[in-house]
Amino acid sequence: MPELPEVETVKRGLKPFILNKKIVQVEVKSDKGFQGAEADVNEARAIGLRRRGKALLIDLDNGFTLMIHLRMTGQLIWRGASLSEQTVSVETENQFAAGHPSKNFTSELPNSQTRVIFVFSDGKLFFNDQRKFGFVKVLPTTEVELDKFIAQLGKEPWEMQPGELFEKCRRHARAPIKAVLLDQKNIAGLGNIYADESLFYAGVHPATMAGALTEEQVAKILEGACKIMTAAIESGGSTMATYVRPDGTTGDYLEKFAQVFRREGKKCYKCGSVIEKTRCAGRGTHVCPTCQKMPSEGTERA
DNA sequence: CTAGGATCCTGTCAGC
DNA sequence: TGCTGACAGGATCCTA
Repeated sequence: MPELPEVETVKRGLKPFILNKKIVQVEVKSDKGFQGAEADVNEARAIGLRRRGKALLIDLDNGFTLMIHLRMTGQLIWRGASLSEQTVSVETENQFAAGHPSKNFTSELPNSQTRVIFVFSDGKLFFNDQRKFGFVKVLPTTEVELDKFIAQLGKEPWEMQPGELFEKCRRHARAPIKAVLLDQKNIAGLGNIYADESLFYAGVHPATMAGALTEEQVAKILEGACKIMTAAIESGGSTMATYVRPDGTTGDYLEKFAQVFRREGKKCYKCGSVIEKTRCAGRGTHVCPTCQKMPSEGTERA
C-alpha cells in the first residue's frame, strides 16, 4: 500500500526515534531484502531522513545512505527498549508503526515476515514485508541521485506544473490516464489508491486515453493528487493509530478518507450512485459511473 | 520509442 | 474441511 503519504508518514514518525542514534548492529533475515554491505551500516549514526517519491532515504554519518522501498507490503516498525518481544497497543509509548497496515503493527517481533532488523542502542527498527518485494539498499550518499530508480523519478506532485503533466499525457496519448499516473517516471508518489482518488476528484474516468484530456482536466487531476495526499499525510497515512480502532480491533485506515477506493458496491458520497470496480492498466480500479463519465466512443481504452 | 502483459513472493478469500 | 484459482496498495523486464 505504501504510497507517497505513507512513506512521508513513516519518515516523520520515525525521525524522533532514530535521528542522531547509532545503529549498533544489522540483522538480515532475508538476503533479498538487503542489498549492500552490512559493514557500511554498523556503528553508523542516522543524521537525516529524506523521501523521494515512495523511497525513504536515511543518511548516515559515515557517507552512506540507506534507501528503503516498501513496495506493496513493506512496513517499518520501531519498538523501543524491550518492547519487541511483546504485543503493543496504540497507547504504548516509545513505539511507532506505519506502512502496509497489518497485525504486525501490534504483534511480537520479529516474526516470519521480518526481513531486516536495525538494532539501535535503545530500541529496534523492524523492516517487515509479507511478499519479498521491498528492499533496503546501502549506497554512498553521493550516489543516491545516480540510482536508477531515483534518477528516472518524475517530480513530486507539489513541484509539478499542470502543463508538465499535460505534456506527459500527450507523450503517452494512447495509454489510459491511470497508467500515466501510476508510472513513477511521469509523476512521483501516486499508487493505485491515490490514482483512483485523484481521478474521482477530477471527474475523469481512469480508462480515458491520456491524449483525449484537456489541459484543464489534467490540472484538476494534479490538484486532486496534491490535496488528497496532503490531507492523507495530515491525518497520519497508514499508521497504527489510523488502523487500530478505539476498541482495539483492526480495521481499514482507508475508511477515513477514501471516496472510491475499496468502496465498490457502496454509494458515492457525492451523487449516491453505486461505486464499481473494474480493471484498468492491469490494476483493480474503482469508479463512480456517474461522477466519472466514460469518454465518448473511440476515445476510450479498456 | 510506446503499450501491455508476465513476473517476483506470500497470504487471504471466494467458490466448489 | 480442503483444495484451487484469483487477486493484493509496486516496479521491472520482456515482447510486439
